[in-house]
Amino acid sequence: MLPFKVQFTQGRPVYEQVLFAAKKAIVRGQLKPGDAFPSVRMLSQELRINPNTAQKVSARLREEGLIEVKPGRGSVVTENARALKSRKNELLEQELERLVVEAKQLKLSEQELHDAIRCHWENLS
Amino acid sequence: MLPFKVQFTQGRPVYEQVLFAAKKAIVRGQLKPGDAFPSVRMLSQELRINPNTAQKVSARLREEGLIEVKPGRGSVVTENARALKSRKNELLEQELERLVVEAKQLKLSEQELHDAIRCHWENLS
DNA sequence: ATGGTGTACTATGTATGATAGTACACCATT
DNA sequence: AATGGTGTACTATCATACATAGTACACCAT
Repeated sequence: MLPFKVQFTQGRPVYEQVLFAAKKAIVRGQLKPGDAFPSVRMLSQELRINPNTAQKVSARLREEGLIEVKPGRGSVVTENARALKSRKNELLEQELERLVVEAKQLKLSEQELHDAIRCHWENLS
Repeated sequence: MLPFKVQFTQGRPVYEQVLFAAKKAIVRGQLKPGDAFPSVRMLSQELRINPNTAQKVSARLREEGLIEVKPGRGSVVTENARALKSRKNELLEQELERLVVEAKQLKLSEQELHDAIRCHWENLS
């Protein structure tokens, strides 16, 4: 069994969905620092996705510093899970602006948006 | 001149960037209800994009109820800019969760996230 | 030596985005 | 009635990204 689940939907790349599911599991604490991360072949088999797609997920996680490779033994969740703040922050800023625009378009109040975020924040604790 | 500007970047579809820029202009009030919205050909010329790409933008805005067609005269920003809350809210929820996960990954505190949102909120007033 | 691991590479098929070009219905304007 | 601008619709082509298939190799625990 995998330490996380993926609810596949259409319209988004498979590797992106798996990547996000893995990140979520780490953030949630379902995958703690030091825990073993599923191998490429394991991901491929369990999720019934192509080995290369699984490899892409693994590579991205490694690039972002979320997992570390223990040669011969597999991968584990990084102890110091500090990503590159600068570049990542730019992306986050774009998503933030996008989110606020859509929220305003939906006539949400700033308070309602904050409440919604608080809700998600607590769900991931 | 167009009533809004687009800062094109790579990696994202052109129609999506133009679409977002238009939404932002409406939310900001740079484009007020009743104002004329640029024609497909105008968008195509000014932004140097394909007519079909411009048409795609126009169609999406119409689908979301942000602009209305005045046959023979062009399009105008809708008076009642109330989108379909149900379906839109689902998409917003997905973006919200995504955002919170990334914020946590960046070790942001909940307070910092709220502050960032407040900042963007005020920028769009 | 064996087997599992990550990594790398080529190749193919599919889906999406972007472009080019054309055509038509609609209506304000003249 | 004629003109011109508007939105809309359609086919076709090209480029790119995504997904898949298959193979190969270096690494290391066992």
